[in-house]
Amino acid sequence: MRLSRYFLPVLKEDPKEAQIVSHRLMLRAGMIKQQTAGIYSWLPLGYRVLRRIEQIVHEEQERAGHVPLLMPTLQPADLWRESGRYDDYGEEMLRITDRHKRDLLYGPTNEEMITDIFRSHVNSYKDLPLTLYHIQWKFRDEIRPRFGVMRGREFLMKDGYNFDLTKEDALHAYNRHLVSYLRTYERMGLQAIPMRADGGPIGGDYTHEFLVLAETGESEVFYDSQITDLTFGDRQIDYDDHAQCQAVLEEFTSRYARTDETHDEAIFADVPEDRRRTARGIEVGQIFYFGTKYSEPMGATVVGPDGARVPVHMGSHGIGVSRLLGAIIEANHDDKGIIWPEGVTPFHAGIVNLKQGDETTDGACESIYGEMRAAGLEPLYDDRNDRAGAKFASMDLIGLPWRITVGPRGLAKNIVELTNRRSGDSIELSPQDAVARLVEIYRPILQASARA
RNA sequence: CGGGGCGUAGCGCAGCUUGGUAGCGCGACGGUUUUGGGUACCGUAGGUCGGAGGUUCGAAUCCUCUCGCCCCGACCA
Repeated sequence: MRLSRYFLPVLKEDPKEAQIVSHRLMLRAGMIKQQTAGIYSWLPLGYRVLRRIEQIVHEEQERAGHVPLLMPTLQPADLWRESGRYDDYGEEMLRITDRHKRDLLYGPTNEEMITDIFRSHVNSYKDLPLTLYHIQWKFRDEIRPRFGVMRGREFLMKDGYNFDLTKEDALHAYNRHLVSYLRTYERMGLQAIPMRADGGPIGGDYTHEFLVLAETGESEVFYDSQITDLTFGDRQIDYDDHAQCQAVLEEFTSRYARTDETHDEAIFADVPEDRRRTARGIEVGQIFYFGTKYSEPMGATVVGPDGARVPVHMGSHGIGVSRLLGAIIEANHDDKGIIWPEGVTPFHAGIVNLKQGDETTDGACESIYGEMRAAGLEPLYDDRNDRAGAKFASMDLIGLPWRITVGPRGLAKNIVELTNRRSGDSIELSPQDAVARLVEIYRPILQASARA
């Protein structure tokens, strides 16, 4: 993308309404525009990151054998009357009446609807196990939306639902989700710690929340410092293997890690003192097993091997896709701006032309741009007729992990600069080597997508 | 919903106390400058002062009502 043809409305000054760093940076980097309290337009740069995150979630879901579909944002009230939640959900549910005076609602979640789909089409245990998911906009009429996309009223969420014949199978689905979530967050450059959580209105005895540690997090968390040493890494998992998934769950949940909702000082006290940590965290996902809570009242049953019809065991699993943008920025920024992890960056590298209009420099930038694209990378070429300082400042603000700086002085020696946004370190190398270097850097990222 | 605060040009703000018909910085646009970390200079455009009503010869300024936004709290992916 050439910046002169893009739409990147960066702000030089901080919008006064934005108090936390991710919100401020998203506004300044021209990623979002607020339309009303808790509701945002996604401008091109923000939309790119949103799509990358969505893509990673899809890839990891499908890798785990889960099946994508898409349910609507508006739902009929009757489905919710069946489960009893139409009355239970309260003010947070946005209710709408159409021209025929029928009651509708803007879906805050989809347990009822997915259960309806399931019961309409699945009748036999032979069709199980089944996990369906979608990534769709949700609406929850928060009392007080805040922190930009971290607590919006309209937000993009991946929500998935598993259907199993037995509790044991459903708990395997639970474990499988835990594993796939660990992979998902790691690909985004995040460490999200599974913590024992509270069921809340969705209910259920088995539930973990995934939290990203950040000073601005809304939850207080307590954990054993050993847990932050764990990484999922590149290990290969057979998602159908109950024992393998169970082992991962045990590995990642055996140490103390709880939010303030479930925190227990007595148990926490058993953790060696030098490993006890108190911090704040941002919730970026949650998994539940809730048995037959919805299948029973809504009649989602299958005929089992013995010929008897039984309600299915279910669980649900969510990832706050739009919230992740905020969480990633909270965890990856400095005083100059955002620092995107390579897995989610909107562009792989920026090209800064220090002397726009100079024939040699323009030509060198164009060929680097072309070579990167030919290699499957997406560069953002700052070809505006601006001062170098302005270009650097913009690049730092929008946070591309790598920058190639091209100027006449360097080109005279066949040199460009390749700069790492996070460390600030620069190396000098030929234009061809700079591109080759970037191809190497991004190889594992692109391969992770390709393998899925 | 309780408490606090704010709405004046695209963004950040001043002006309001003590009414006299709107200003600064940045940005935008047109030039000059040809630039290695938000350059300098010249010029231009842009505002029903959130909205409605009232007081007054006259309201951004005073009064009443209203809408919106932000922050703290209870609640939540």
